[in-house]
Amino acid sequence: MGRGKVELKRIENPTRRQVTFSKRRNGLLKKAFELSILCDAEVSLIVFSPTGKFYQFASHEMERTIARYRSEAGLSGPNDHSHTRSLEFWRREIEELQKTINETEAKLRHCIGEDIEMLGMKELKQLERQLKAGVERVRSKKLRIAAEHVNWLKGKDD
Amino acid sequence: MGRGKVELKRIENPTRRQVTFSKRRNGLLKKAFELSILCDAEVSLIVFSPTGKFYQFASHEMERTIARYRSEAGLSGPNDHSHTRSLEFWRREIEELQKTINETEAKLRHCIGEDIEMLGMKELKQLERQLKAGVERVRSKKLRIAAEHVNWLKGKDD
DNA sequence: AACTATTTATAAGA
DNA sequence: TTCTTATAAATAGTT
Repeated sequence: MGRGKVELKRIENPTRRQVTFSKRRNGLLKKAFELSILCDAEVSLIVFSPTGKFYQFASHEMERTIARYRSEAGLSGPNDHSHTRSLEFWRREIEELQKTINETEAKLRHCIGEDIEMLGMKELKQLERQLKAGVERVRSKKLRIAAEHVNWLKGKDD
Repeated sequence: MGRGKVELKRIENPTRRQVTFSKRRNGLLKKAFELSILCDAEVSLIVFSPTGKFYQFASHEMERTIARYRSEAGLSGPNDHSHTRSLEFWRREIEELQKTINETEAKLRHCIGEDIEMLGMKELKQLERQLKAGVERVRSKKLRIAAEHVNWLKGKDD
């Protein structure tokens, strides 16, 4: 992405290396941030420059992500086990809830006819039936409200 | 970087979010790798997808980088304070998610005409409009599938 | 630090 | 998921 291609090996010229580090570090931090926002992901990034300077990005508490990493990687690490396990427990709870939300949101979009590409004829028929029933109920509720309004007007005249 | 600009906020459509996650995660891992090679940097990247899948890149031993991070950040490790705060954080997180679920489920029930007692005329009209649009889209999708099926039958006879 | 010519990344669509 | 393609973004080399 620039005036020339760059081969994937350590840049020997220290000045160029430093400049490239600075540019790419910013790019990487930005992309880590974007991924966490756009996709609702948990992202932690730690970078040390060759000269020892330190940069980081963490979408959530860094320690939380590290703990989660350890449990995934099957390491207990220098951590308190019960601590790690209770964090695990809550994390799973949250995943469950998030899953429920995603499923419910998908169904909701189907109701307004979005995201129905993957549905087969059977599901489409069922969906159409439900929606029509929904329209009917909404319509009759509207009529009821209108009727009540009319009655109220009549009463007012008496 | 694509057919359209994309605004920096959570992608609501789960399908699109998943696809974007998959692409950007690869991009991020690649860039982390490149930075570590080109600039001789120490880089650790941990990513969890919203569905809990785990990805990582570490130019050096992950634990080594984590230890270095801790000494930089002035933390010796997880202490009781951060522990308590993270539990607190998660409890709130769960409350938020539960609230979202309740709201979304309520909207979904409205779509099948349930639980609409509390809606006013204005909301009812809007709901009816949405549902009718949804029915229309579902209907046209059904027609498209049927047409494809017919074409397939024709092709079969050739 | 800015500026661009190019290369990359990627959003949308198939 | 994978491929393609039009566009947006990142960035290498330059000033």
